[in-house]
Amino acid sequence: MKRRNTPSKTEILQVLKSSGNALSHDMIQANIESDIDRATIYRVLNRFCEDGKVHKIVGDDGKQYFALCSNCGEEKQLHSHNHMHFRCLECGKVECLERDISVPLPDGYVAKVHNLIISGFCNNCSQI
Amino acid sequence: MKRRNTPSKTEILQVLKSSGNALSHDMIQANIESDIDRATIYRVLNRFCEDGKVHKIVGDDGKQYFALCSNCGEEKQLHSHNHMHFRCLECGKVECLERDISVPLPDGYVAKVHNLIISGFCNNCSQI
DNA sequence: TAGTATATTGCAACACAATCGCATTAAAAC
DNA sequence: GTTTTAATGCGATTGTGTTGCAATATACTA
Repeated sequence: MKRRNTPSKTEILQVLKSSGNALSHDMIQANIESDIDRATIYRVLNRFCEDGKVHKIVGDDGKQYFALCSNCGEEKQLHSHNHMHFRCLECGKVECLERDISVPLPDGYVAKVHNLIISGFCNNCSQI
Repeated sequence: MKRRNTPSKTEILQVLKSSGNALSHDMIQANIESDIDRATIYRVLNRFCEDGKVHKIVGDDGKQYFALCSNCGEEKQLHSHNHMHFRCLECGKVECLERDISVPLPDGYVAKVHNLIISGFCNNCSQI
């Protein structure tokens, strides 16, 4: 199963790149001029995840956000995305925080996926 | 708006207590003998959250889990539930981990809700 | 450059979690 | 017992994400 390049792929990737944040499906759809189907957006994003281009974070709003975070870069190796995320309750922005978190688990526990997200108010929205 | 005691409330609380873990709506419904409506279960749980009896964690499966964790105890004060959670991909168990996590946020950021969850395999399910 | 295999898309339908409106029921207080 | 109104049950609804399938378009081959 070899991947093919399509306008949808490049456009979605472009939106993620220029945003710099983690975006939900509807944020992506809003930032795209052409009209890409919802299912296609999800499929493209999931393929990006499989390929390690992008990582997914599920917010406490239950929505999936996809980010092309700086650390992830281009290497498609199995990088663990164990960093914190922040979601602003005011403006909706979701961003990756730099610091990696290492959590000691009880004996016998094996970590597979980290889903670490704090919600609150970002620097823009916390003033007044 | 004063709260009233109802069979549903006590029964759901009992299930949470005896389980000791964080439970999703369907887990609770499965562990209840009487037949409580789905909407009622959600409403009871959300009321528990408002009252600080219970805290909610959203898993990376997008589902809400409700826990009456040990630290929360009875005091209904605004306790921040900034501890880690673990969800087993095999048996589905979701539990609170003891250690509190303190994450340094960038300047101007205000944290409101922590939603920290790691999924993987628990000690029971990680052995072969 | 034309032809072919198949990855990708669009559309519709679906699955699921969670919420909401509203009439009914039942706590708690008098 | 009566009254007030919080809580429940039912049905419908919202919203997110996925899937089946036919149509399309990409990349590869001759």
